[in-house]
Amino acid sequence: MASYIATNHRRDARKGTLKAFKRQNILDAARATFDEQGFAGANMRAIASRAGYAPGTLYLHYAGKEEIYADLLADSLSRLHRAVRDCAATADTHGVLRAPFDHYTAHPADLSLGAALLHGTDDLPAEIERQMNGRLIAALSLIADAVRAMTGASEPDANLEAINLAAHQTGILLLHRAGRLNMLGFAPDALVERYIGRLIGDQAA
Amino acid sequence: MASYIATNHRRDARKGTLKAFKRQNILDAARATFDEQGFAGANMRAIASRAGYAPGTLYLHYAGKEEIYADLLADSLSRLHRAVRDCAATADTHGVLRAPFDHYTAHPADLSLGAALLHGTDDLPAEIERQMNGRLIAALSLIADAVRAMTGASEPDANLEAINLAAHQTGILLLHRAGRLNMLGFAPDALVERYIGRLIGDQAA
Amino acid sequence: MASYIATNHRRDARKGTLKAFKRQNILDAARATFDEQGFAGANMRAIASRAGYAPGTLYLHYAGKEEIYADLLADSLSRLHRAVRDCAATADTHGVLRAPFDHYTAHPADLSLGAALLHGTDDLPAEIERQMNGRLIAALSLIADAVRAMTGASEPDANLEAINLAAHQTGILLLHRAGRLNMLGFAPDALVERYIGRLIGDQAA
Amino acid sequence: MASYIATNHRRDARKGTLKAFKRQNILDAARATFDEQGFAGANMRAIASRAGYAPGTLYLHYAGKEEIYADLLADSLSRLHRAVRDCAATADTHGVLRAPFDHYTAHPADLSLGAALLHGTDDLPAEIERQMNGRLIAALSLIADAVRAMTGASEPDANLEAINLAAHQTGILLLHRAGRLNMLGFAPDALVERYIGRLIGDQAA
DNA sequence: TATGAATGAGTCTTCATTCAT
DNA sequence: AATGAATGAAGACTCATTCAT
Repeated sequence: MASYIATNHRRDARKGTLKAFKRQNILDAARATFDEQGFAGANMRAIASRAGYAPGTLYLHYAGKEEIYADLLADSLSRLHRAVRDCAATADTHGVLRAPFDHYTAHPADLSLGAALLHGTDDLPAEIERQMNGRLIAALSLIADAVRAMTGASEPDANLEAINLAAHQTGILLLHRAGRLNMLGFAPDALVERYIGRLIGDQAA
Repeated sequence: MASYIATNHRRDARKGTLKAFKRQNILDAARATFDEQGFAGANMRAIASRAGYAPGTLYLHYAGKEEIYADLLADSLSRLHRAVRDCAATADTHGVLRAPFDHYTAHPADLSLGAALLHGTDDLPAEIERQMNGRLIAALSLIADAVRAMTGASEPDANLEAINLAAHQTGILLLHRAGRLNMLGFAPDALVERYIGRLIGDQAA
Repeated sequence: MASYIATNHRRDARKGTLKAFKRQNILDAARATFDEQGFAGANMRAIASRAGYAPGTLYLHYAGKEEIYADLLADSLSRLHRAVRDCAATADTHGVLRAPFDHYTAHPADLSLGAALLHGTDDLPAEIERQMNGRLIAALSLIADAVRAMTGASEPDANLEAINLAAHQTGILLLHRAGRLNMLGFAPDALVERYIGRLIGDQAA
Repeated sequence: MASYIATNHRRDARKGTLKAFKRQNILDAARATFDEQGFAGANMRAIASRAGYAPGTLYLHYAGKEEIYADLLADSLSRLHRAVRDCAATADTHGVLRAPFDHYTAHPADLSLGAALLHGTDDLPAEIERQMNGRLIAALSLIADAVRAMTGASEPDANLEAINLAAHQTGILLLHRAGRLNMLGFAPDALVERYIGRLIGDQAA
C-alpha cells in the first residue's frame, strides 16, 4: 500500500514535471514570436505552431494570450534577477554592474518584453505586477550593493547610481536593437564599459 | 497672363499649405491615439474622429495606417532635432545636454513612437528611414559639440559620450513612463542631472 | 436659411428612416434564422447573409448577437400587444380571447422566441426586461377585460382566467409546432375554440 | 459446460446491468447540465465531470452529444408515462389529470427538454421518435380515460379534453419557469386546479 | 474501461480599407 | 474633398471528438 502511494506520488511528480516542461516549451515559442511580432502582432496560431501544437492546445495550458504574456514577463524578470544574483554570489562585482546588459545581450528575445513597460502594465494581474516589482527591486538592490563595494558611495547615492546604470544599459540595448548603434559605428559593449569605467573611476579618484 | 500664372502659383502654394495643415491635423490626432492605444490598438476610426474626419477621409491624405505612422515617426525626430538645434543656437550648452530628455518630457506622446525602435524599422520606406537617421545623427552631432564645449573631450570621445547621454536619457524616460521610477521614489530629473553633473565634473577635474 | 435647415431636417429624417429600415431588415433575417436554428445554433454569418450583408455589417447596426436577440424579443412582444390591442379596439371580444393564438399562428417565427422564456431572461438588459413585462401585462389585462365582458366574472377571477387562457394557447402552439398535434389528428384551432367555448359557456349558464 | 454458459449469462446480465447503471449516471449528469445550460450551452466536459468521468469516457457509452440528448428525451417521456400510469393504477383519477403538471414540478430539469419540442425533433433517430410518440400517446390515453371517468364524456371528447389539459399544463409550467407567473402573483397550482375544477364541474353540472 | 491531451473546425467580433454618393 | 456604409480577412477562443496510453 505504501509503495502504491509512493508510486502515485512519483507518477504525479512526473506528470507535474511534464506539465511544467510543456509550459516552458510554449513559453519559449511565445517569447520568440512576441519578439518578432510584438504582443499585438503575434497570433496564437503562430505561437502554437512554433510550439508544435494546434491552436486550441495552448488553452489547455494558459487561459489566453495575456496570461502567456504575463508568465513570460514574470519569467523574464525572474531570470534577470537570477543572473544578477549569480554574479553577486561569485563576488564578481564588475559583472554585477553589467549584468543587465549581459543578460539581455545573451537573451535578446527577452528585451522585447520591455515593450510592455512602455505602456505600463496596468492590465496585468496585480499579483504578477507585485512579483515583478519585487524581482526588479531585488536586482537593483544587488547592483546598488556592488556600486557601494566598488565606489564606497553612501547607500542613497548607490541606489541612484544603480538606477542610472540600469537606465543607461536599457537605453543602449534598445538603441542597439533598433539598429541605431551600428549605424553610428559604435559597439554597445564599449559604451557600457565606458559608462562603468567612469562610474568607478570617479569615486576612486 | 503673367498675373494669371502668379495667381496660380499663389493658389497652389495656399493649396499646398492647406494640405500640409490638414496632414498636420491628422498627425496630431494620430500621435495622441497611438500614444494612448499603441500602434496595433489604435484604429483608424478613432484617429479620424479625433481629427474631425470620417474614416474614409484619412485615405485622401495618407495611403494607410503605416504611412501615417512613418510620417509621425519622421515628424517626431524632426522636432527632436529642431529642439536640440534651438538650444544649440542660443548657446545653452547645458540645455543641449538634456535636450532629448526635456523634449520627450514635454511631448510624452512622442515617446511611444520609440516603441517602433524596438522592432526596428525595417518595414519603413527606405526614404523615411534615411531621413530619420539623418535627423538623429544631426542631433547627436550637436550634442557631441556641446559635450566638447563643456569638457574639452576629443571628437571621438565626445561622440561616445553623446550616445551614452542619449542612451541614458532614453532609459530614464522609458523607466519613468513605465512607472518604475515612482515606484522606487526617484525623480527622473534628478537622475538626469546627476548623470550630466558627473560627465561635466569628471572632465573639469 | 430656414429652407436649408428644413432640408437638413428632411435629410436626417430620411437617413433615420433608412437606418430603421435596415435594422428591420436585419431583424427579419435574424428572426427567421433564430427560428430555424435557435439562439445558440444561429450564427452571425447566416443572419448577415440572409439579410444580404457581409458579417461585419451587422455590427454597424447592433452591438452583437445578444442585442439583436433582445431587440427581436422586444419587437415580438410589442407586436403581440398591438395585435391584442387592435382586437380590443374593434370590440371584437372573441377575437381578443384568441389573439395570442392567432398572432403566433400568423407569425410562427415569433414563437421560437418563447424559447428565451424557458431559460428565463436574466441576462437581458433590465430595461428590455421591464419593457417586455410591461407589454405582457398590458396584453393580459386586455384579455382579462374581454373575459369580464364575456362572462361577467369578477376582476380577480378574470385575471386568473386570462392567464389560464394564455397558458393554454401557449401549450397548444408549442405542441402544434412540435408536431404533436398532427400526430394525434387534432387541429389547434378546434382545441382553442373548445377551450374558449367552455370558458364562455360556463359563465353564461 | 452448462454451468459455464449459465455463468456467462449471469455475467452478461450483470454486465448489462452495470452498463445500464453507468448510462443512467451519465444521463443524470446530462439532464442537470442541459437544464442549467441548455443544449448548446452544455459541454461534454461539464457533463463528464459531473458524472465523475473524463470527457473521453462518455464516448464509450454514447456516440455523441446528440445521442445523449435523444436518450434523455426518451427517458423523460418514459418516466412521464410511468408517472401517469402509476396514478391510474391506484385509481387516483384526479391525480391522473394533474399528473403531467405534478411530474414536471417534481422534476423540473425534465422540463427543459421540452425545448427540443420547439424546434421539432426531425434530427432525432426515427426509432427514438417513434418510441417517444408511443409513450406520449399512451400517457394521453390514460388521461383521456380519467377524463371520461370524471365527466362521462364521449371518447372523442375525452381525447380532446386530454390534449387541452396537457396543453394547459405545459403552458403553465413554461410560464412559471420563465418567471412570468410569480411576476403576476399567481400560483401555478391554483391555476391548474381551477382548470381541472372547471373541466369536471362543467360535465358534472 | 478509462483517461485526458490534442485536435481543428467553427464562433463571434474587430478593423483597415474601398467606393458610390 | 469628404462621407460613412459596406466589406471580408483575420484573430482569439471554445468545444465535440479522437486516440495513444
